Formats: sequence, C-alpha cells, structure tokens
Amino acid sequence: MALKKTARPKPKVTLKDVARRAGVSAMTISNVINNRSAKVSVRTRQRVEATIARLGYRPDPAGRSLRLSRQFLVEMIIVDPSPTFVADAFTTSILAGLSNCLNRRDYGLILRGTSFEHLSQSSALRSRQTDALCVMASGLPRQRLEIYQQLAKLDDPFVIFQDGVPAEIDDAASVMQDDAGGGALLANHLIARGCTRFVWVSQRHPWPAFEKREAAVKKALRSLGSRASLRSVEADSGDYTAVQQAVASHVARDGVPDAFLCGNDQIGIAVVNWLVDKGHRIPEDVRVTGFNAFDFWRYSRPVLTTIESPAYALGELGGTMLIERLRTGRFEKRETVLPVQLRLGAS
Amino acid sequence: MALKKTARPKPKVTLKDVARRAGVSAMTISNVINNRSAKVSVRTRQRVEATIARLGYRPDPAGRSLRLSRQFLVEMIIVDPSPTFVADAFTTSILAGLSNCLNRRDYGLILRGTSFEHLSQSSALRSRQTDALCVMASGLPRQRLEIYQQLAKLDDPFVIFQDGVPAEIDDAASVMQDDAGGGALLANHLIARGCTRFVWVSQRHPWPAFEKREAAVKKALRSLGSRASLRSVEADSGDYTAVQQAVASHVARDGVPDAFLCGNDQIGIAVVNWLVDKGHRIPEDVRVTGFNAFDFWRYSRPVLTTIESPAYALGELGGTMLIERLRTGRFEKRETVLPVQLRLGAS
DNA sequence: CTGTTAGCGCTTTCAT
DNA sequence: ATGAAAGCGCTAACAG
Repeated sequence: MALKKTARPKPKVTLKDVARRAGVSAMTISNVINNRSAKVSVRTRQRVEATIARLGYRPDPAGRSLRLSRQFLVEMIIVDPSPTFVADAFTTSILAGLSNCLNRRDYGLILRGTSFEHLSQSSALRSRQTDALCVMASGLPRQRLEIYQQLAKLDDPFVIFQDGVPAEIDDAASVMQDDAGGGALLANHLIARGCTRFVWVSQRHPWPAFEKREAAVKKALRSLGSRASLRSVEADSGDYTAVQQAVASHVARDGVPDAFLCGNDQIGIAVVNWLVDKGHRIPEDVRVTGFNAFDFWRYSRPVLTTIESPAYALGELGGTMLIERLRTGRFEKRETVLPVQLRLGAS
Repeated sequence: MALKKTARPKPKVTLKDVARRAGVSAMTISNVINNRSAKVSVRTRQRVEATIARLGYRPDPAGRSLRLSRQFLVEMIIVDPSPTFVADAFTTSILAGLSNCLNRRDYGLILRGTSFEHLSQSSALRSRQTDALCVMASGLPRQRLEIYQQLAKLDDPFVIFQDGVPAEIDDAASVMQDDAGGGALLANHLIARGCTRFVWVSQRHPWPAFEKREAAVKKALRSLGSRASLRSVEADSGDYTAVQQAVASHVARDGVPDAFLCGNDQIGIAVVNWLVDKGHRIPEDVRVTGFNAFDFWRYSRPVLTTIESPAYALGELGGTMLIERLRTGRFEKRETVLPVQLRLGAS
C-alpha cells in the first residue's frame, strides 16, 4: 500500500511522516516549525529538529494556506502596454525595495505586468492567491480609476504607487514621491536663470507621475504671467529615437526654446544629445532638465540637471505599510509622499 | 449559524456556495471553472457562470494546490549581495521576458533577491511553495556551484541563467547568451583596427558573464602572441564613480592603452566619459567597448561600440523551457546559447 | 452529463 | 507539554 518508489526521486515528506518517525504527534511538529517554543520541551524540540533534518522535511505552504486562509504572498501588478514593463529604472527600484522588504518578513512577491485591456482576465483578478496587492498603473486618469476600482472589488488591501487613492476606495493606501515638488524645483531653477520660453517633453503613453510633473511646471510658470510660454512635445514613446524625432520636428517648427523640461532622465538625455549634435550649446543657448537621477543620469555631456528620486524607499515603504495593514487590519496613513531633491548637473 | 456579517466585508464565497446556489454539485462547478466543456452541458455551464458572477466567486488556489500538489508558481532567485539586485538592466530584461512568458500560461513568478550567505535560510529553500525555480547567481565558480547544488536538493526543476549546469545535476537546464562569442567579436574588432595594448575593465564582485567575456578576450588576443598585452582593472563596484576611480589609478600608473574592453555598457560609459573629460580622443587615441546595448547604450559621446544582448529572449526561453519541463517531465535541452551581435558605435 | 466520496497537509480547538 | 479530531477548498476517481 506504500507509494510506488519508482515514480519520483523523493516521495515528499509530510508533517505526519516526521511525527511518526519522531514518535510524537503532528501538532508537536507544527509547534516546532512555527517556533512556538512555549509549547514544546527542549528535548522534544531537538529530537524533532533532528528528524526534520534527517528526512529533509520542508513544510508545504498549501496546507497551511488552506487552513489559515493566508498565502503570505503579495502581488505587484504593473499596468503598462509595453512587454518590457519592468525594464524601467523607476519600476525596478520600487520593485527591489518592495521585494526586499517583503522577503525579510517571509512574504513572497509575485510580479505581473499587464496591459489595461488584459488586466481583468489576469489570474490576479480571477483567483485569490495573494494576501495583498501593489499596483503601479499607467494610462489616463479615467483608466487608472477603473483599474483601482477593479482591484478594490477583490477585497484585498492594496498599495498604489505614484498615484492617489480614489475617495471611494477604503482599503487602500498610496505611496508617492513629491513629483509636484520636483517639477517646481526644476521650473524655479530655470526661471532663476532667466528662462522664459519652455518646452515640456514627454511621451504619448501617460503615467501619473508625468502628469504631476507637468502640472507643477505649469503652475510654477504662472508666476511669470505672460512673460513665460510653455509648449508641449509628446514623443510617440519614451525611446531615444522617438524622443529625438519629436524634438527635431518641434524645433523645426518653433525653434529652440530657453529650456526643455523632460518627463524623465531618459528623455532628458535624448534631448541633450540631440541638441549637442546639432551644435547647440548647453547651458549657454538652451537648458535641459530630467527627472529621477538613477545611475545613468550622469551619462550625458553635459550632465543633466535633475531630481533625485527615492524610488527604492518608496518600494520599502509600500511593503512595510502592507505588512502593517495585514497585521493590524487597517492602513495607518492613506497617502504618503516622500520628498525629492534637486540634483544640479550642468544642463 | 451563518457567519457573522459584521466582521468582514465579504464572507468569502467557496465553490460549495456556488454549487448550492446553482443547484448543482461541487464537481460541476469545478468542471466549469476549469473549462472542461466536455463534462458540462451548455445550459448548466451558463447557469453556473451566472451564479459565479452573481456571487463574485473566485477560486481559492490553496485548495487546488493542496489537492494537486502543484502551485502554478515559479520562483526567480537572484543571488547578489546588492540590495538593488533587480535594478540591473540585464536582470530586468530577463525578468520581463520570464514574467510575461509564465503569466501567459497562468503561472505566477515570485521574485527574490538574496546574498549568498542568506540563501540557505530563505523561505524558497525552506518551504515548497513553487513548482520550479530560476536562478541567476553571482560569485566565484565555487560559490555558484554550491548554490546550484543547494537548489538541486530541493528536487524542483530549475533553469540557470548565464551559467552552465554542473555535470552532477540532473533536473536543470541553462540558458545563456553567447558572451564568449561577443567578447571575441569585440577583441577582433579592435585587433583589426591595430590595437595591441588592451585593458579589461570589470568589477570586484564576480558574475559568470564577466568571466566568460574576459576569457574570450584573452583567447582572441593569444592569436597576436607577444605583440599584444592585456592588463586588468577591477573596480570596487560597477558604479560610475568606482569605475572612474579604478581607471584613473590604472592610467596614472600604466598610461592609456589602445583599448579598454569593459565588462558591460555601464562600465564602458563611465570609462568613455572619464577619458573624454581628461582630453583623450576616442577613437583616435584610445578605444572603448561595452557589452549588452540596453537602451542607455547610446547615451555617451562618442556612442559605445558594444554587443547586443538578447536578454528578454533569454527570459522568455527560460520560462518556456520550464513550462515544457513541467509538462513533459524532462528538459529537452540541457544548455541553450543565444547568439549576440556586434553593435558598432564610434568608440 | 452529473453526483458522491475521499483526502491532499496543515493548524485550531479541546482534551489529557 | 502533548495528543486527537475536525476541517479549510478543491479535484481525481468512480458511480450513476
């Protein structure tokens, strides 16, 4: 009646197997592996641990999950049409912070990228394999709202990165960097240097952070009244060549402004290189700013003036908040905004 | 006897609830949600689907996992001492390919970064929550071997990225890009342009890909015999400033060679910028090459000559192989090497 | 096509 | 300090 020995290398050791071999009950094994030291004598614990090691027992979380209705799993959903969704420096830094933070507490992080269209069919929405969610969503405000509403229906707590929590959603919190503050720092920096004709450069596919940065720039320029102008350039994508094409056709039509304010450093560097190649002098003829200051930020010549992003800290914070929420039953803060810093280059 | 309505927003709908409300047995529900259309009449299916929608039922994978002993989860382990482990362009591209590939097949990807020292305590090794593993490991060959041996003991199939499968390990496969071929392409490119004094620039913390690239360069230079020289510079880390410091002190001692061959593009760009800042002309006085050609590759002036990496495809391939292995019971190929291409810059 | 039974591995509750 | 029983939600196997 034993399992066939031929089929599989290892016949899977269960908690009961350990109990039998150690001559104790299943409960004792459970108490040992969960460090409930108050309930197990030292002698028994040692014997059990030896047996566990000898048999190579590893607990099966499926049994535990079923019993406890908890999976010790958090899912990060990135809503982005690009298949290389995660190959963005910002996303990546958040992810690192989040993953480390959760792993330290013995939570696993599931990673999933999806387009807006496919979100509702994704298994994240169709099954309940996680205790909580994180989301970083692109798209227009209305689409993002719809995303958050869909997630809210799942009845799992979730953290939104880089976007606010809609008023009607209860069990969610948001973690952002001060994109508005950063946009203002850059705009004022340029204003102080006498710039009046500005161009905002971003990409067609919208991200909430871009919206906030642009809005902050607009607002800062209002102080100049009619002395300032702000035009907008929207590249087909954030890719190097797409950005350069967009800038080229803008400049062909409208000439070179006093400053290009760019949605992020990737865009900023593409603009810097295009200008330098065309013989424009930076910062004498024209200035350029970026956003986020990840490691490649100083690759261009001149080095980009930009904003330093606390993305890794955002990830850690989101993770901490989620763990805390799972422990206490509620989010302590609904929105948290981390400060950013101006990082002066020579652009 | 019903559950308290006060406690939780939604009392969790189970398969049995749906069965009762739809007036069918639990099995029928199971058959519907698993698309076993042969076993359910169209009418019944429709009624069940309506009930599922009405109750907002979502299957609990814990029950399924327990019953099937399968989790539909794959874990990617990155062994790297840096907390920003995932913030590397190469890792990130692999991750995107892997995640997309698995998600398409309704597998989830768990992401975990760990140092060599902490690996054995990580919950990946202590519990059995996944069907398969992927690993990308840094460290010296002996450490990496130890990592793979530890994973092999888990008795889950796994895919190794960017490193070979040790001979004694059965149920694993490896997926690599042709780093040796790339190294040779670069070395020969430089040799053809008359370079004879070479410097290899990499970082202290070892990665298998760096080893292979360097070895290939060495080998290519042997064809020149004593006419060629190859020195090695090892930065404290791959960071911009660390690389520049290392190059600075090398040049102070040994002067500027004909060419710097760099472990990756990040290092290459740091070297290019340092040289340009010091007034060296590229490529007239000295040449520089990188490796991988991710988006930031063209940020430096002059643009780096480098190798184009198929990292996203590596990730997809690894995922496909794992799924195939889970389906068929064995890996079809033990090692796969994807080709790379020379990408000419002006450096 | 549909229903019944049994049990996956774990932990809570209650008994000892 | 330790054990026994029950059940979490699901599906394979078989019966009808």
